[in-house]
Amino acid sequence: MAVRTKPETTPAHEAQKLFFEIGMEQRRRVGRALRELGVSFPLAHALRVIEPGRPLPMGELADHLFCDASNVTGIADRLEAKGYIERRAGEGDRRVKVLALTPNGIELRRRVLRIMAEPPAAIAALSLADQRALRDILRRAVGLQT
Amino acid sequence: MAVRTKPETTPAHEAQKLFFEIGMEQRRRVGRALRELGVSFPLAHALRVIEPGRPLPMGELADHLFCDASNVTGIADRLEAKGYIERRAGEGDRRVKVLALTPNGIELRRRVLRIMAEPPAAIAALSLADQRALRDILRRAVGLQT
DNA sequence: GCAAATATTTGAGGTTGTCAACTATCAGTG
DNA sequence: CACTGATAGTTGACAACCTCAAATATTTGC
Repeated sequence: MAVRTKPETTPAHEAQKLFFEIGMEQRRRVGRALRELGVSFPLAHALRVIEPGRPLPMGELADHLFCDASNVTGIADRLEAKGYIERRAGEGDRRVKVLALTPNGIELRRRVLRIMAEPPAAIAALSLADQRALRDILRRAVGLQT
Repeated sequence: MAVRTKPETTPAHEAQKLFFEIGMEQRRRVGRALRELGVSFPLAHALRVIEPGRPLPMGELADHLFCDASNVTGIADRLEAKGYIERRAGEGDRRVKVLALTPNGIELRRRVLRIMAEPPAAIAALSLADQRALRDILRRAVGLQT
């Protein structure tokens, strides 16, 4: 017999499937574009979080990246080696080191943001009405989860 | 002067921003759930591609994963070591090895699919009308790109 | 002044990924 | 059939990424 509990197929589940598919394609596109810039996902993500003129303590970067502090050491090493950031002494607390974008880092960050802001082809090809409807629905979605 | 070309802010661009945010959250959720199952993203992705009763040549797995063949060797090694797949000789061509799910692998795959099919909280919390509208728009989106 | 907490680093170890070189097999041609 | 060239998978070298545990330096509270 075995009634075989149906694996939940609300519209949200179906949307998730499509969402996932589009996300994978986007991920590949961004990956290719980042590789041309010579940065990986983790480095790009770090650059995204460090704002120009707003040096960020390494611990806070770890929070944003949801990773261990020791991992940030390596990421900062690589970004520093490439000349995109500088380690500076944190003010007040001499334990903390803050990461500050160099001019090159600011420039690269701008390009990274532009790449990641670009919508997937599938979305960009939608009618303007659909784009607007999509935007509004997603706004409501993220609005809900505080 | 420098007119400063505005960074393109169509509704699609704004949607992408929200899309990205939801995607990151989803990624974290799935990551946590997979870790509880003892598999990583790449292993889970491989399991997803290998269908029960349909052994897959390693080369085809490499195609699906968009990675080097030598990488698939390692992934297959780990899946095999954990007892989720078996390497079998391909029929006809003795060069190819096909990867077949074991019973444990089939069971784990089912759980993995269930985890990844689960929509993000933000989407699940939408009204049914919004969920349907979202689904329909995304259907049109993926339909457009061949 | 001293113990406990905090920020970062270091080292060990595992996974993921690429590339180049190697082995085994296949397929086509003379 | 023998030879050449392509193909499937593996191996080894190397780098990035990630976690954990231990170490160092500094701060904070008592």
